[in-house]
Amino acid sequence: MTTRDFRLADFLPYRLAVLSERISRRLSRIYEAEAGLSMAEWRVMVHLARCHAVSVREIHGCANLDKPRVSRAVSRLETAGLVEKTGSATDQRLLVISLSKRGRALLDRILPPAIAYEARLLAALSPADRAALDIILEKLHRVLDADAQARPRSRLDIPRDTAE
Amino acid sequence: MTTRDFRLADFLPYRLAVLSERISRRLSRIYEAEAGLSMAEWRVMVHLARCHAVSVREIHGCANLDKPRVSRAVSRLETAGLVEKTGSATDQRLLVISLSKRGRALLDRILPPAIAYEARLLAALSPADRAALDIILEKLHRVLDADAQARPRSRLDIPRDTAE
DNA sequence: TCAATACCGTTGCAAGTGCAACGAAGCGGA
DNA sequence: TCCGCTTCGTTGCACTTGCAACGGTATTGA
Repeated sequence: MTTRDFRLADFLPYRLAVLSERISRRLSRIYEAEAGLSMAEWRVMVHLARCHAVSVREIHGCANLDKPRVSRAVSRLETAGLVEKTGSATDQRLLVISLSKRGRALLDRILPPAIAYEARLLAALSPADRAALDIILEKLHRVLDADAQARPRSRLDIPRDTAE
Repeated sequence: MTTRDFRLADFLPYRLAVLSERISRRLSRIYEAEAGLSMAEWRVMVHLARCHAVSVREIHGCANLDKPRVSRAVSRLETAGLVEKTGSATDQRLLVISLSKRGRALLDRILPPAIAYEARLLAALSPADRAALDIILEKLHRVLDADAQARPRSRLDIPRDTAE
């Protein structure tokens, strides 16, 4: 493989980036056009739906967003009345963030179509494909896990039921 | 699946985005720290290595970069002496962009480690995994291809040897 | 020939990003 | 108790992005 006949379209990092971006953009039409949410805000809300009252740090560590992004996303969401910020009683440094009633109502509206779109993608794959994909993504992550120069994986992104 | 037990970490678009970004960031250490290239500049140069003298429009259509990004990337690369811009003789609107001697030399230096890193990723996959991945990525792309609300796929990203 | 139209690359601008640095708050050892 | 060290969330800042609009050039059709 010389420099001259290297094909960008065959390069795995590029291929993943292109597909991922294409999917993300399509998906963002659901939560952006419908609810005015950015991807960061979307991730924060979705995370909050499950992990009810958490700190900025927690979201940062779980949703693959850096601290400033979480902080700003939470601020915007608070301004929009979708999220509530409370100081922790036990540790004054901590912030306790949770969905407001309106926030949950909004999520109840936009999460189903997002899940439906994922289902549409998954429907194109056979059960064997889906199983293979899980394994492949995990194997690629492991390469990065073993690479000190790569960014560490978020805690929640590590499958719990898989051998270390 | 209710709103309350939806897990972000299981959501395919999120999973692809996380893995893709992790890989892209790791890879960018190679061309960024080593040569000061952004991802856009990297893609432009790599595309030029194969498609020697092309227009901005061409790169835009092939490397998944919007026109302004290509335009600015090319300008920076030209300033850095890595790329040459010439007006087309037949159509004065067109720009003919090609790697300079220095540009090619730089690419000859940074492409091999990038390819080596891809190889490192691929080495974690069995031949069957790799074949499955090709099929899976293509199937997912097809869903988007059939979706008018999704962004169309770049020409070069469509495999040539696959049935329509 | 000459408008009307389409296309090319660039630029403006508002918004988003990533990184580092900051002040505030807890923690720990002397 | 008090001083250094860590952690929390925020902010500043320089830079990148994405979109739309622009001027310049070709093309089309009457």
